[in-house]
Amino acid sequence: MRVRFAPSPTGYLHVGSARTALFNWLAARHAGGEFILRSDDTDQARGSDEYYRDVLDGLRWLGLDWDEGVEEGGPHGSYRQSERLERYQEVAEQLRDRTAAYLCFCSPEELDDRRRQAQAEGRPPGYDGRCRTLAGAESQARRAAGEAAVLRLAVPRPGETVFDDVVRGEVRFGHDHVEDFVLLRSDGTPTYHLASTVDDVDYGITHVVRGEDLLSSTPKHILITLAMGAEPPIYAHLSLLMGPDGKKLSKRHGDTALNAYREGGFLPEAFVNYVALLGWNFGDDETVFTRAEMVERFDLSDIQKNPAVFDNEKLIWMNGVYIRDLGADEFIARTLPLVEADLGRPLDEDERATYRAIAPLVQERMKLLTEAPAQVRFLFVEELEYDPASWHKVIVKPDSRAALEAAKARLGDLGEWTTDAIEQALRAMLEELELNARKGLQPVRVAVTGSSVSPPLFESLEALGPERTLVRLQEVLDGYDGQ
RNA sequence: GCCCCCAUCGUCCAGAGGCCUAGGACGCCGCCCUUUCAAGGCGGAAACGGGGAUUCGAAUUCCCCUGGGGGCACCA
Repeated sequence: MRVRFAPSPTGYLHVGSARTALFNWLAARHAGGEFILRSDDTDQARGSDEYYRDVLDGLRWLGLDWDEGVEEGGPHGSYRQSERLERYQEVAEQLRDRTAAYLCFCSPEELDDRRRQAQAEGRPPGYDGRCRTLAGAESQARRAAGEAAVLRLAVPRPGETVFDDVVRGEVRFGHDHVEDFVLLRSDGTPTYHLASTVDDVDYGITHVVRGEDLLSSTPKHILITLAMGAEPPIYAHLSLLMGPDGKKLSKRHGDTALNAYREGGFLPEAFVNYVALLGWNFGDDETVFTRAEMVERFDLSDIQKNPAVFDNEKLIWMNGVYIRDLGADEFIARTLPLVEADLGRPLDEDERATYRAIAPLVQERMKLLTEAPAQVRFLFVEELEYDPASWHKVIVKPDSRAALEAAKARLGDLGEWTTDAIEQALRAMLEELELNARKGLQPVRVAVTGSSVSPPLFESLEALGPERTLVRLQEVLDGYDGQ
């Protein structure tokens, strides 16, 4: 099996394309075949190097390695269509020689008029084949005279193209609805249909796995393949991804660029796992599984036909699962840079030790890597910023001042600064004041961490150390008098 | 306008004639655990779009309707 992912660098890699790439990759890995990456950049004007890099970065981030193609090389040359123009022209010439294609001199304006008219009359809007009957000699003469022309495929008429789609079953298109489409533009450059098909043939692609938006173009590709004297590949058309409103996933649903997910604190493993579930299932009732398990079970023929809505909530949940599953060192390696970026400075040795100690506790209560900084910020800043809502909810309450005073007294007398000792001291404080944990401990939490949401209190205090803990308690106590 | 595709809880999937009083996951709602937030445990609400047909029997087959999606370029 040889499959390919062939993005055109006209935009950032988005989640829909990422899913197509994943399914191609899974199919190849499952079958022990090759996954090929090609750049469909025939449209020079719209492509850009930035987008091209983004695609490669995205695939690498997801761990979808390719065996052949762009940057990787292989037996077929460049794998960038912009560098294969002569080959497409060569094929085009051959097709014309065999009268499988013909020159068309109709102007864009004429074409437009006729299309409109056809539509108004309820006929298929495709090209009417006017230039198809031009004698070869006349054709040549007009071209020699410098008249602009495109090359069109002579679609067999009457006729019909039937193929067996792996996910959709038998699909048929009557040629009444397949126009004599353009292969070569008047400037001699190939259209997508030509370039893509020639590459698929040249590269020996056996399975074309792509989005459903190309389903109705498939007859064109099959016709070109046949005209080249080659055997068409097997096709598998994936249903499209939808937004929450059931419409095709697009920018108006928020950021659909893959790199937004990377920057948003998602783990590639989680993303891959989640996306694999859109239109496919593991069997059993499992929803979380490893990449190896996925590869082992994946089968194109198990893919579902109906479109799937991309559900951020479930992705976020799954990301939490994967975060909790990370080894301690791995978790630290992935979050430390975020913490440092948040602070705007690197952590020193002691601070790193502190982070290492608290990290397992924050790991349990995160769904996105990007949540880490906020959870540990109180450990590394001099000036604590208090969350206003927490302040009003907790510090302003009647019993809070007494609790803070007592807590400060007890903690100030503490011999050893350990989680256990801190817990004992504070529990004794609760007993003394006859306060429940909520009333007595929350003020301490807010005073010391700045928020009513934090890692576990006693561990947090231990990590923060006695000096800063006492200072913060005192600062809040001072504040009461100021009010 | 024309062609094509699709249709099970709000969402993602399971279900390939009787195993379905339709199963799992996310989310949601309760309860438990608990110093907060999470995590975890237990429980709950929640779906076969409608109508015909075939059959002893249909979520599963067929037809129509409706709804949704995709495509119809010298874009990819």
